[in-house]
Amino acid sequence: MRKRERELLLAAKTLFSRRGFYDTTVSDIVESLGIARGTFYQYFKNKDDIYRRVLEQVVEELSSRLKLVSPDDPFAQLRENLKGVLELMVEDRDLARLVFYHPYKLNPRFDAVLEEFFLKVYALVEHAVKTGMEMGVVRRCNPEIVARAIVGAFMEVGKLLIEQESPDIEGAVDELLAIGRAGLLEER
Amino acid sequence: MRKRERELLLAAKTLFSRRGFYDTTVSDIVESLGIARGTFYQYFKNKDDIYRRVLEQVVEELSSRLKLVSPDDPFAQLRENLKGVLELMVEDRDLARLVFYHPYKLNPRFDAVLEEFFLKVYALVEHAVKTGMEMGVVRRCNPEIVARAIVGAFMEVGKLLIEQESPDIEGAVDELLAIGRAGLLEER
Amino acid sequence: MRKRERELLLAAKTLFSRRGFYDTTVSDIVESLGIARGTFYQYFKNKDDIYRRVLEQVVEELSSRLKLVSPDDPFAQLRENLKGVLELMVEDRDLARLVFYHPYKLNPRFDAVLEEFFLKVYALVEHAVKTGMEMGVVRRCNPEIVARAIVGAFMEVGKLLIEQESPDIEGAVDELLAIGRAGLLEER
Amino acid sequence: MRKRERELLLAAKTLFSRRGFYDTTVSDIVESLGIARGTFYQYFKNKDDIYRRVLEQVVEELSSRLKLVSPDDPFAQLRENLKGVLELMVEDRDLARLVFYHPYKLNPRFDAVLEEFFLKVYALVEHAVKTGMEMGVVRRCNPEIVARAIVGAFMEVGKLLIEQESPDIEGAVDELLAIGRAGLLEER
DNA sequence: GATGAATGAGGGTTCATTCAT
DNA sequence: AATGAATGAACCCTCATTCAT
Repeated sequence: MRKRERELLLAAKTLFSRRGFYDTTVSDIVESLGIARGTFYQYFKNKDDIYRRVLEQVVEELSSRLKLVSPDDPFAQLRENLKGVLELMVEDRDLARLVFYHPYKLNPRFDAVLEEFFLKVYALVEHAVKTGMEMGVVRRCNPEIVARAIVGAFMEVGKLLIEQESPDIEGAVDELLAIGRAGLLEER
Repeated sequence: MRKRERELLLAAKTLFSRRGFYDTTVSDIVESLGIARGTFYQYFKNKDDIYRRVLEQVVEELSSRLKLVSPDDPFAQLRENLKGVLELMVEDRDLARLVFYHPYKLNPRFDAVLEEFFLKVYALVEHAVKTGMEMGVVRRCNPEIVARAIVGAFMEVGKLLIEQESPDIEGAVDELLAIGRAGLLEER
Repeated sequence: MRKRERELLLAAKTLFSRRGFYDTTVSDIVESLGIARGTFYQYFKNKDDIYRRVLEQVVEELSSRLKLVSPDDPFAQLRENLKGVLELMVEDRDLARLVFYHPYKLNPRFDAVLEEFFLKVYALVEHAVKTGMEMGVVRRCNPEIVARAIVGAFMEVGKLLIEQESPDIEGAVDELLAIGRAGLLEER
Repeated sequence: MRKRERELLLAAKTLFSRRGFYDTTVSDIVESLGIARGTFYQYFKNKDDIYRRVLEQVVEELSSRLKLVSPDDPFAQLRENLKGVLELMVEDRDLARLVFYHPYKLNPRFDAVLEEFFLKVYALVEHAVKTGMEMGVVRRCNPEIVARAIVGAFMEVGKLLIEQESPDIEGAVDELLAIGRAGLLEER
């Protein structure tokens, strides 16, 4: 990937993340780099193309932080996973905003990339829950619902953190894990 | 509100919910009603206006289903709240899709409406958690994080349910409450 | 067909006929009428569309001047046909130029209309020649070749006439018929 | 003329002949040779330039096949001329297509080359007809009209032949000459 | 000679909005 | 209230051409 291509992808990520797809024009992107409009089309087929490429890159970065939880010390590893992803998001808030606020499902044109990713995440978590049940670690439950609940809780906390100046990632992760461990009620 | 106005709002809700704001044109809306484009502007200042009105209506409907949890039987009432909102969403999936997939934060132009609503919901849940802590029912925790986690879990489960043919709302609500009650681990 | 549509078709015919498809812009067309560019798209799907419509109109006008030669007095009727078409072309030289100089076969996108027309004309003439042979009026020959030769001779003479100030259509027709009647050699 | 220049001219002839001037891009031409876009401009001033050069080359090849009809055996020589040109066209159909379908007169920018050629051909034929009349071989007629008719008949037959798999050039030439000799009517 | 990244003028098209009827 | 023709700003994209290497 050439330098210009990287620059364009980065500029596009920032703009798309802040204004969305439709309120970002190709001119906005090239102007932010001080280059000519035509140059854009040397590297990307069209505006849809670069948006898809940005989302792909986002998914790739996220995936690289996700490691399969091995059975040795599942909780420690889960903790690392959550922490890793949240750290990435807090470091790169543009990326996080795209994941959280991309108008997923509203425009079939771009859904493929993120949809695939989310489905993978759902499946991953669901599989972990099922395995836990089989091992007798996780109580009996509806794994599909529970998986969604876990991902949802995680994502919403992520949204909170990226809005904060100096977010306490460790604290947030611990809080999420604590809910999973023992729920919210006072022990009797 | 006149009949035409209601018709336009309804048509717009359906279309915005399925194609998003930018892929829905004013022509699409009026054509779906078989009326002239000019008529649209008799009832709405512009396209932004009707979108905001649609979101406002959505928020209103949702709010009408949300009741403050009273201290009598908090769990029963929480249950009713969750059930009520999920039922509304499953009945009116266009509404649900707007809440879930509206490109919130990506386009500052329309954020006000939903942002206000979500902040209200976060505050509501946070307040409930705090009250629970004070009453000794809820264990010590970070209420802000926990509130976000609850809302996130709820929303993601909502997304799942509206994709299903005949969703089991009761089951989903119970599952969510069970997590809150006891977490996910097998009791030792 | 509404007034505007007719105006646009006429303006387009003139411009296409003088500059060709690619050197005529949509702006040229609307500016020649003093209307806005957007108006164009109220009446035509796109630039291709209006060009096709212009060609269709041309073909229709030409066809309306072509009458089947009846066996009564074939020569008189043939004469009338030739004269009629040449008169139309001389009256409407824009039309004639489109028929003669349209880049037929070079751009498959617009060929359909004129190709169909030319094939019809070739077939018509070929059929006439065959009938003449069967009736013993026309000498034995290759009707396909002869039909092409006739059409070609006619068209090239047409090109000549539309370049002249006050063309002698009758004379030209007579000349063409004379060749068909007796060839070019001095009688021995 | 350098090798590259010849290659470019040949590639351009093929492409222009099949897609026309505007649907052939400079990129198409250089890509068909696997060379860089910049190289093109080392040999040709611009796109117009190469098109003109292609047409010039076409005209040159055609002219080389045209010999003045000498008075010895005018018919034999006319026959050879017709045959020679048709053979060239059937051998090099790209060349023929450019001559036949070039949007002559629709775009004044490139008219000069072909116009000059056609005028020369018309003049040549017209002169031959006049000479024939003076010699008492050709009957009295309007030489201008007749010249056009001859060229037109010839060209249209040429169009037919280049569309056929294995065209019968001799037969076509004989048919054309027969018309000139005796017209189309059955001898009484 | 050859390259190919960069340019930017120019054209086609969409669509929200206006306004006279 | 309703209409729908007209508008024109805005945007995407193509492609011939240049130029530093």
